[in-house]
Amino acid sequence: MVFSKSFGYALRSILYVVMINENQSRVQIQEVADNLQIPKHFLGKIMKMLAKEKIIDSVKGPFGGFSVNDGTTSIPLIRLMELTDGLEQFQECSLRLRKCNADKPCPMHHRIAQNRNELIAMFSSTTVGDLIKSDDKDFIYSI
Amino acid sequence: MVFSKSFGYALRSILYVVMINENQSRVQIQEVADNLQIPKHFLGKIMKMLAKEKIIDSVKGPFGGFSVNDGTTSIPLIRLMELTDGLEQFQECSLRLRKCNADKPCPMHHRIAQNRNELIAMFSSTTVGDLIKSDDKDFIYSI
DNA sequence: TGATAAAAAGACGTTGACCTCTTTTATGAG
DNA sequence: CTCATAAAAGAGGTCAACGTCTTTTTATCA
Repeated sequence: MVFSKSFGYALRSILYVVMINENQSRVQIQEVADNLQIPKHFLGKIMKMLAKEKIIDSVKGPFGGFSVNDGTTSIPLIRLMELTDGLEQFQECSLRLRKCNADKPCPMHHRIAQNRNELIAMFSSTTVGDLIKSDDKDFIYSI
Repeated sequence: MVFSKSFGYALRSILYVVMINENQSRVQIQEVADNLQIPKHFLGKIMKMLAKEKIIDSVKGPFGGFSVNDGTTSIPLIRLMELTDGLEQFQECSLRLRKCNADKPCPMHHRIAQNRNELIAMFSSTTVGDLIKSDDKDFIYSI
């Protein structure tokens, strides 16, 4: 129920790029790392991955950096989760019993299923853009 | 949403001891490890911890082993979770932002809170004994 | 009392998430 | 074209969860 650091870093950095891009065309890793207090080189890998997945754009060289694209704000959180943590955590048995399934469930199965489905639904219906609409945008800085 | 291996091992081994104790006074690590396909020495550490926490009893020496006590079946799952995974996962910000709280929440906070509380409630109200009442007790074997 | 059996204890090994550092590649300015 | 800059790439390090192995302690019984 606490997501990986990679997920948090990915989400916060995307939100940072979206917010900054309103007045500034490109954002560099150094700036994101400094302002969000994320390890620079580790963040580099995450943002590189986000760029490869077309969630943000990147340009190398002087005056380069990262920027949003047409799809950025409509990315659902579950897509980020898929890229960082994977979706297995929502599918596999919470006790890691391989033979557990809806037909032959472990006794935890039904006790967990609805809760899990609600979480999946929230992650599927919430987009990056939805979070930007939040009252207090400063949260991404609040390490 | 997938719990630690230690939690699953702990829960399944307790259930095994409870079930076996109906016809047999003591259960040895070797038997539990063999039947539940859990690494023996790792399981030893977990059961030792459960014994220290008075969740089960243990006796050394020939014909020794583990057995239930008066409290075993009424242990709530959240107590096991506390011992194996800790309860921090239910309390800290899902994005690991230290300054996030109900007053100054990150935008994930409210989206997660209810779901989390439901999980806590289930873990608090469900006991080891409740799981034994399950239709198919064989699940603990179904690795 | 000595042999034996089983848990307790603790040293050690493995792996993946997380993080750091250095080198390579691409790009815009002069 | 050359230089400076910033992302991309990749080698390597750290730590905690997970797992293995050996030794010690405790209990039983012949």
